[in-house]
Amino acid sequence: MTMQSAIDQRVSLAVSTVIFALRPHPESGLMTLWLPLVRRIREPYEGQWALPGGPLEADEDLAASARHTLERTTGLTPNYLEQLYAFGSLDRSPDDRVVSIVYWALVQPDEVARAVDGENVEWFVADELPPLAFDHTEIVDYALARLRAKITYTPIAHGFLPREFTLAELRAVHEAVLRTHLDPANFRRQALASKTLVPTGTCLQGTSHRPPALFRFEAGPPSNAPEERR
Amino acid sequence: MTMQSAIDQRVSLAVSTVIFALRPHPESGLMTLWLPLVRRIREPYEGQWALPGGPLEADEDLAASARHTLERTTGLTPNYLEQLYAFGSLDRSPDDRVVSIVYWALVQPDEVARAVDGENVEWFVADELPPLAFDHTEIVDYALARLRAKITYTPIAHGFLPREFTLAELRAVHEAVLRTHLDPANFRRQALASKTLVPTGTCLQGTSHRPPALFRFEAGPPSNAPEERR
DNA sequence: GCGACTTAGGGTTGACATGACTTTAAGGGG
DNA sequence: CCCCTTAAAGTCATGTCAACCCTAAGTCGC
Repeated sequence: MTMQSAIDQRVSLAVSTVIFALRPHPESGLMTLWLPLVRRIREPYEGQWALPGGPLEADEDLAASARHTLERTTGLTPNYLEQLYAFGSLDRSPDDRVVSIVYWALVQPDEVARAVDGENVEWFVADELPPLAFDHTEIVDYALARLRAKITYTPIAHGFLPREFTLAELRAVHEAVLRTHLDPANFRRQALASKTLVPTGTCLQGTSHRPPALFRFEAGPPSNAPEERR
Repeated sequence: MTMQSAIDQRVSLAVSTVIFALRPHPESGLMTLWLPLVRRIREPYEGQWALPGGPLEADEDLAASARHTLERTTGLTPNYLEQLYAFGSLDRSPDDRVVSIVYWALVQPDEVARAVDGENVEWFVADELPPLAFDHTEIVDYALARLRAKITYTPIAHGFLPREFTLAELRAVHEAVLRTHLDPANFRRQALASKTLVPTGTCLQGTSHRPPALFRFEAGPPSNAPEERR
């Protein structure tokens, strides 16, 4: 009945984040989903790869804690951040009892370019991850499912893109995330029908073809809900 | 970088649940959404209504904790339980820092019949709630939005129904939750198209009209994800 | 300047889902 | 036997969406 501290019973509370970014695959050249992992520097799972995360500080919001830890461990500033799920199984950490509130984030390409691989940070292709510490593999799978589901009915793709972009770039994001081919004409139609795109003039480029139009995302009405879901 | 205890910094972890049930409105007789609230017996917000909840015990799963607290405070056993969101704003509790992992649940009518209003438990119409303690009004609003969204694309309505039911009863659940009128014929079509309903013979009743067929929900393939969302 | 090439962007068609509505089936009561 | 009520099936117009084709607008090579 009491709302008192669970803390006396040795339950610790952590905030972790699954970070997604898009960049070309070094071999195939195809746009691919990548995510950064950090190497654990202590037991348990010392030396293994894991999601960036850390304990929730008493003076931090949940989202603020996610942002803070991200900045500290990977140097990245997310362009989109949303709570994913709270994981609290009894056996997810061998010794302690840890409840992790997990966020997922999208970062723009230029952010990725700045954040080079450090000694304890490395980028991996989302579908070819090494074995991860704790239940982090399951968490990443869940985050991937959420990302793939959500990109089909909300305009989160802008989280991967700079402020201005062409429809071909936007489509490339969808194709990379969903690993499918999308019809350019149909994609254009439904992208424009969503009323969240604003034309920003045409792209003045030097390649040998018709220059595409540029767009920006128009922020819809601000949502008061914690995060919009469906 | 450490996954160590946030507990030393006085962050307590609670698990609360928004419980939904369906029963006829005493005046209009219409099927309505109700939810039970518990009266707070200590500061802060002493005497005010709040969601049932309690601290997370070290030996309990998150969902198990929700179930446990539900049983203890309201005597209810939910027919459906899903994690809603983790609320962790700094100002949601006046004194302490509390992070609440909130679940939402559906209970069957017979369960509601058993759980009478106690001294500290009372049922309210979901759209006419009294002022609630903490940020619980916001939480209920969010849970309501999730319920209304999810009932349109998943067969959670069975959480409100006994094992066997008629299509008219199923439709009544949807109409009560969404507060709309649904065309019986069209509703039947898309309910049967979803392939989750199994006919169980016809209802042998004594009312003066054609007896309706009975159905059961067929459990689809088990989902490995924490909880299916979209 | 002219045709070839490449990508942008618009139009058409057919399959399928949805909403409004009509018709038939099955029971009970006067 | 007629009438009433609800279940359940059928009809039809409309809208949506994927697949496909076609034209527009640039650059490059000659």
